[in-house]
Amino acid sequence: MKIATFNVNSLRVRQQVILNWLKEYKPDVLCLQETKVQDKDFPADAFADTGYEFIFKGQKSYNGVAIFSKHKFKDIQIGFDDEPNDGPRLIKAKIGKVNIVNTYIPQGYMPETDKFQYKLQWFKRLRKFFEDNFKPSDLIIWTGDLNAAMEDKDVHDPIGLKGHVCFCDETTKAIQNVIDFGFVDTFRLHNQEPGQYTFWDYRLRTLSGNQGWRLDYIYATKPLAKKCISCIIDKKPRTMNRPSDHTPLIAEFDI
DNA sequence: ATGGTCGGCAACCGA
Repeated sequence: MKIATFNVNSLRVRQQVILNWLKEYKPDVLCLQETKVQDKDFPADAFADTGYEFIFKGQKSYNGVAIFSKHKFKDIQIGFDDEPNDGPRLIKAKIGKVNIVNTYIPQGYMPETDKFQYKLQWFKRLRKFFEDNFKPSDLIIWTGDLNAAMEDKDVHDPIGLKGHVCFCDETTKAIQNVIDFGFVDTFRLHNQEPGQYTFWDYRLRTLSGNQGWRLDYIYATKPLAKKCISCIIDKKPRTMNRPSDHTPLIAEFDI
């Protein structure tokens, strides 16, 4: 089973990119974030003949999540249990034996703002969501754009970026609390090299070099991580007629 | 060089 995640930064602009990508990589499941399309405007016709089913939740202008799957969806849920209308940032479904939780975590804007507190709270709520709905022994994928790098080797400038809302102790701690539910970072399971990024800020494109961040993840609970054969970052991030600033991440499981 | 660019959507916000 092949599972992928991709922050598309507008599903409609990246529609052809997604279609091509599905054909080339043929994942069983593709999780998307920042679709930026309201449900009534979702281009369902364009994806009708792909062999994929899809579920989605969007809003005007911002956020939005979707899952494409070759297999049937079960147990679909949008948003947290307590606040199902709290922005389209979480979509969950069971696909085969695997529970897929696709999240677009709030970016946080700046330290010491309400938006940053909202981000930290979001991780707390996510931990509770896992506790309320699952056991660590279940087969769960937690994936998406976490808007956070965990270690120095996950960013291009660990000294300069220290304290950024996506690279600071408070954020790392908040994520670690979710990980402690029982998750394994499948990318790091197979690759320890520094400089492996999934995001490049296009505002810095005029500057040279690999100025990236590792912000996108595929976490698996331990029984599932044991079956993880590979996890790779799309090696063709600049050649797909984007610009999207994120690139896909793909994990394969022997199930 | 203390800037820069996208996308949505219709003036700015968010990243």
